[in-house]
Amino acid sequence: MKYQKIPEATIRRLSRYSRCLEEMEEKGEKVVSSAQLANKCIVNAAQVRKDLAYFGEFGIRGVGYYVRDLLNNIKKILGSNKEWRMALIGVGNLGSSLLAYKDFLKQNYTIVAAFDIDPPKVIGRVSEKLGKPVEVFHINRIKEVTKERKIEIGLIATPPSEAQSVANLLVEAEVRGILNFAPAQITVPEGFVVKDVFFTIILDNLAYLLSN
Amino acid sequence: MKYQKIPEATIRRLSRYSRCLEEMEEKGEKVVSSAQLANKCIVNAAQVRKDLAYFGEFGIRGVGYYVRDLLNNIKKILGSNKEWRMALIGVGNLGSSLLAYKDFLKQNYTIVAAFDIDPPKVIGRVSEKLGKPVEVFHINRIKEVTKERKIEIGLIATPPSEAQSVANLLVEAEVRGILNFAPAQITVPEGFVVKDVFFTIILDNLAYLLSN
DNA sequence: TCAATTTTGTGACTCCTTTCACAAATTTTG
DNA sequence: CAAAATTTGTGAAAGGAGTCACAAAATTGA
Repeated sequence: MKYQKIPEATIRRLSRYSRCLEEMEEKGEKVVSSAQLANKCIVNAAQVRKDLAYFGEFGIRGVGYYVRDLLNNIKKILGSNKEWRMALIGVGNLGSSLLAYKDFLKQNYTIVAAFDIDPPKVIGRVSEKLGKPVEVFHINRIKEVTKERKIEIGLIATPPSEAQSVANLLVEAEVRGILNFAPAQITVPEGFVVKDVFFTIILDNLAYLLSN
Repeated sequence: MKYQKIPEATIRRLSRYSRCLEEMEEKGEKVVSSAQLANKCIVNAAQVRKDLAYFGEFGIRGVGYYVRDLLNNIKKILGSNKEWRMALIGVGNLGSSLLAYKDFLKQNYTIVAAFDIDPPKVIGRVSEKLGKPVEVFHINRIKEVTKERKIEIGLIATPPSEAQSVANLLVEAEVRGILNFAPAQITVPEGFVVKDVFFTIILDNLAYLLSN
């Protein structure tokens, strides 16, 4: 295993493999071949092996991969073997739904604080919907609270016009990872990471495929 | 302009160009060069020209592109110059938030019906949050209602265990486009299109980048 | 024990995407 | 009006990513 730049597509596939392996583990399957895993994830078997080869040798020739073992290794590679503490900024329509979207909570990604320009109004609305409400702070407390609660990822769910200034606040608070749901291009300094979730881009993509 | 397979990345970029051009049009800018547009979208200028070249010649040498003109052309290419009527299936946490997520409504993508296994409970909850509530039907009326309301895209926001059977219903109802928010692999016949929105894959991606 | 079988890990090849570089077309300037 | 400047469109080159094919390693079975 020599150093190489790892394709982003490989990382996305590892995430899929991870999910499939979890299912397999639940079903009590002990061993899996690259062909079986590939089949389940709808990719090429050589692709699975190549993806893994970027990070080491995890299989046994003639046998395959031990499910639990491979899963642990992939989680270690992805960094998904730890709890990630997240902050939500913007508790409007989209924001409050992210709070309510329990799929996050099952995983190792947890929203441990939320911020808004108008927190009191929002607390009521949120706690109404949730068993275990997330505390909503005024936006001007971001730096203080993210430090205190060891927050590493920020979810931007504000209107697009506010996205960049919220990103700036997160940068100032040294929150290095940003997941941006606001349909706006935001920029951050070296060392910070932004991933966008733009529903409209995906819908446009679907529209294109349906029109052709 | 001869026929070629068009990269999916090109389509995604066209969607970004479209957004940028809309902003420019709002600002009253009439003409834009590939370099300016590229700069705004953080891509290479040659990339912009190559992407457009798949579909024709839209610029004027020595001048650039007319903003409105290019925007219209891109929308025509993407199929985003028409209204797309969508159905939401699964009005739980995620689903009701998609209903509330106004960004859809501003655009040419509209949710015109929703479905659930337990519609009455859900209607109350949704209308509470919305000015203009979307009618929620029992899931067994999908075929009838999608036909009646000319629905072309289905949003799956059910628990993962139900995703495939909902997809099957949509296929049966000849809803050719599916946007799948449920973290489950679904398969559809030739001629149908599925796009996945898996938050956990994106988060895993972020986690990886933050860990390395 | 050893041949047959299975399955990984990986070099080589193919295919696809991006970037470069420049001719062609248009506008601007003197 | 002609030379300089601008900017597109595109063939060619470079750079990645995915697939193939096979040697190497392990297991199974006779």
